[in-house]
Amino acid sequence: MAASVNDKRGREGAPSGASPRRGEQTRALIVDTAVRLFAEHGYDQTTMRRVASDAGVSLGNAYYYFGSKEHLVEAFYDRLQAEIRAAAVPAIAGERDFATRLRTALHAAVDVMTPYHGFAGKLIKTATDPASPVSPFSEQSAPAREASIGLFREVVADSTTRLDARLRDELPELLWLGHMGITLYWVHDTSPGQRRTRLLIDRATPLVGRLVELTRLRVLRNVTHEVLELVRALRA
Amino acid sequence: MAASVNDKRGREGAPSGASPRRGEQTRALIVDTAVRLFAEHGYDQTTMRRVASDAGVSLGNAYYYFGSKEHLVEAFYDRLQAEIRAAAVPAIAGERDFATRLRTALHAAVDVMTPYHGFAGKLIKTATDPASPVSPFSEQSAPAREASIGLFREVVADSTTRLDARLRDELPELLWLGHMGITLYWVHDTSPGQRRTRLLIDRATPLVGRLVELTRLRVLRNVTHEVLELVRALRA
DNA sequence: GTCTATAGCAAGATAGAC
DNA sequence: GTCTATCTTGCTATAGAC
Repeated sequence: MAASVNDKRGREGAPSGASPRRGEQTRALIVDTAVRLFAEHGYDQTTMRRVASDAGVSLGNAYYYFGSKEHLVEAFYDRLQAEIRAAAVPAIAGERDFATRLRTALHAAVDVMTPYHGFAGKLIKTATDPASPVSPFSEQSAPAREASIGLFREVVADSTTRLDARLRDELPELLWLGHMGITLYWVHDTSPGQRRTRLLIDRATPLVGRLVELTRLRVLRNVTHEVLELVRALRA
Repeated sequence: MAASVNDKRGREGAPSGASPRRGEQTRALIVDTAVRLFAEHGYDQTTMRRVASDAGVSLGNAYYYFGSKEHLVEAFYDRLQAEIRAAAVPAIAGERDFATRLRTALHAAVDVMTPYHGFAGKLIKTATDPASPVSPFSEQSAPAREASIGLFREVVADSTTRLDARLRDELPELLWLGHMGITLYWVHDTSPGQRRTRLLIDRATPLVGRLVELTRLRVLRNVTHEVLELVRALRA
């Protein structure tokens, strides 16, 4: 029909060829399919062939958009981060106590991740490879990492807890590191409903709150600053 | 020749078939070959077909001894642990200061691992998968883990540093966890010769030593014991 | 129990045509 | 951008020799 021909006209300046949107649509379609299959059947069961055929594209086309299966994991990871942020930010909005804000944010993260617990082992396996673009420490995942650290920056920023100025600067990144550790524990947590991870969060966050306050004591101030200096040196 | 027929007679009681040693020899030959190829060409480049042919055995035979490529990694890991212990124990023998013993042991571990830095990324990738038998937290690697914790038990045991009794019990396992963390850092360390990891060890161990002593202060005693209780709760 | 040879599958990845 | 065909490799299976 004539109308459908008109529909294909791009709104952008480039008049040549197909709509510049089509690529993005195909890309999103592949990610959607992959994320669904990851959750339903796990990582190994989700073959690239299956993703492609379920998405209605050829295998080669899937590889045109995602250079490897790991790149699909990367896309999945980005979505997860966004979901965690979307859940955590409103959850801590009313609270002012630092330890409580931290606890709430961490529980929100676990809530979001729970449906993927079975698949998370493979996810983290890919993430730990330094050569992988998905590695949380890699150059390529810097945006996702910064976004994640940003959440902890907010946890710290809006809390009423009094903090040493230098610690306040470094704390978000340290909390993010702690979050990585909790995630690692969660992946290995075989208790029903990952109860142990919940226990860890509930009991560790008040301790972190107390320790952070203790750093203001004279006996601990020196050692605290040395730890912070070391952290800075390791990053440079 | 008649002599060679005689050579085949086993020394053990079982008179049937070939020498009982033969299997172990083949097994060792395959591991030797795999470790060498891992170091020379990395993990992905080292195919099972290549390991088998370089070792002079058939592919089927390699799989007879090692159920999967990951099992080769496991064997490699066991060797590494033994080598680390063999290097660390004599290195700390004369020293009595806790922080110095810890530092020396950690440097010894890095020394042993250095030739494999390029390949370590893949190693740790396999190790992080909770489903893998190579996971340092898995049931199957309990012997290797215990051996590794044992090294830190020795670091603590023969030191003159005065320690809270409860902390003394838990410290070896906590130090082992720290060692896992350092290893993770080392794997991601792209500085020449992994200088940053050396810096981390040199500067973190005195801090650990001071912090351990500080836990004996009255202000910190409570929070210390709560941390230790949490650690126990998470293990149970 | 140890080992070879060989065939073949499944799935990640690539090449080249359209 | 999209497809089909093909390659590679981890892994399995089988049948048989010693």
